[in-house]
Amino acid sequence: MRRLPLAVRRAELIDAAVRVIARDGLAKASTRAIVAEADMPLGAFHYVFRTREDMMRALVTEVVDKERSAALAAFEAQGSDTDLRSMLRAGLGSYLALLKTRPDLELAMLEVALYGVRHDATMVADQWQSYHRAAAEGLEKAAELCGVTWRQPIEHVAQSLISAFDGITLTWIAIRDAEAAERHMDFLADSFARLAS
Amino acid sequence: MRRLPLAVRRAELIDAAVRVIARDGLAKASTRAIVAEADMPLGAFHYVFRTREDMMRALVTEVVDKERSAALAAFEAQGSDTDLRSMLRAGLGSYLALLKTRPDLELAMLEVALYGVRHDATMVADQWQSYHRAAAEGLEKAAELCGVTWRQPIEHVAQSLISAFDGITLTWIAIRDAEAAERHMDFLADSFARLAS
DNA sequence: GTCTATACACCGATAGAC
DNA sequence: GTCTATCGGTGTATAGAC
Repeated sequence: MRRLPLAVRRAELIDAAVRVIARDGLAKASTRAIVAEADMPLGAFHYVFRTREDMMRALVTEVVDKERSAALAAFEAQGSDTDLRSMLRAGLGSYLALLKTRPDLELAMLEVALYGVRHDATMVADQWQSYHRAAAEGLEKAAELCGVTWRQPIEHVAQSLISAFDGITLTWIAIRDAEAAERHMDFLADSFARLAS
Repeated sequence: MRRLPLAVRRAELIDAAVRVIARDGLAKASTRAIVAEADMPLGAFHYVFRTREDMMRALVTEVVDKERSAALAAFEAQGSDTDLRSMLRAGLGSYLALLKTRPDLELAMLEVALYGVRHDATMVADQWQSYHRAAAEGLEKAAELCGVTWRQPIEHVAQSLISAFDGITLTWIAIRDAEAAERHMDFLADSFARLAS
């Protein structure tokens, strides 16, 4: 009836799936709930994806990656005329802003990531590796702008930064204490800035 | 037939539920799977718990708390004749040892915590607050043993420490990179030690 | 008090009408 | 190509036998 290209249907279904997971949780994201959200008949699902697991796999690689990249993009360098500590702090702050506006989405991403660990641990590990690369690029650019250099291999700093992001995310989802998060980010900005000279 | 006290059955069911979740994931932890693991008939489940959600609620408060307390206990002060940095590093290291030996269990705890956020966010927030208190006690004892004092309110340091733990946990579950984890803990021990004088 | 049998909703997936 | 109707299986929960 609607005659949409397969790629469009696919994107709409993944989009609908993310909305359902964010609103109701991964456990409630049945194929029926997803097609209802996308306003499609049930048959359309298995016309696009062979199985539900196929869709979840696509969702993990495409959406979780996009989401985290957006977070790291927010982290990336803005104005140049500041010191490294302030720049790091601003990046962390804009990530917290993202957490505040869409906590449901971050919770969804976390549920999906844990699903990925259960079903294809390698896929999730690769995903995190790509965060490391993105973080390393951001850290390099920040150091350039501030005219400093990292005293440790930038990959190692990037790994610690991702772990710090992971902590901020999980802690925020658990207790949503804005003041504690701000203080913790002050601490992190100080600590990371000390790794450069 | 077996005539066990209700409390014993209850404990056995929760224990079986944790094993199932650790082994197969929260999504597979149906009432049937749990009673099979506990070697009980299905009826026993609803004799002890009114609904599955009732059991999950009990599991969140009792088990997740116990698990995290064990982690923080591992963190707590051991030998006295060292500096604060080494003591913090040792504590973090013993938590990583716990992650290494039972990654399935930590993944299970994380799944359960996210379930809790979806179904009773207050309960999870209270849980994290109790971690904060436990962490604060550990930090106080560590500072005493080293003859130093924290330059910031110990509650704030504890909040950051828990967030660091959260990050270590999530990162480990995602990529299980032991070397990166060790390096990150070196960085954390340095950074936290700087908060005392 | 304990367990079996079963009710009933919903799941993923597909066959077959159009 | 698209959608409806339905299958087989599993979920939670309970009624009723013992």
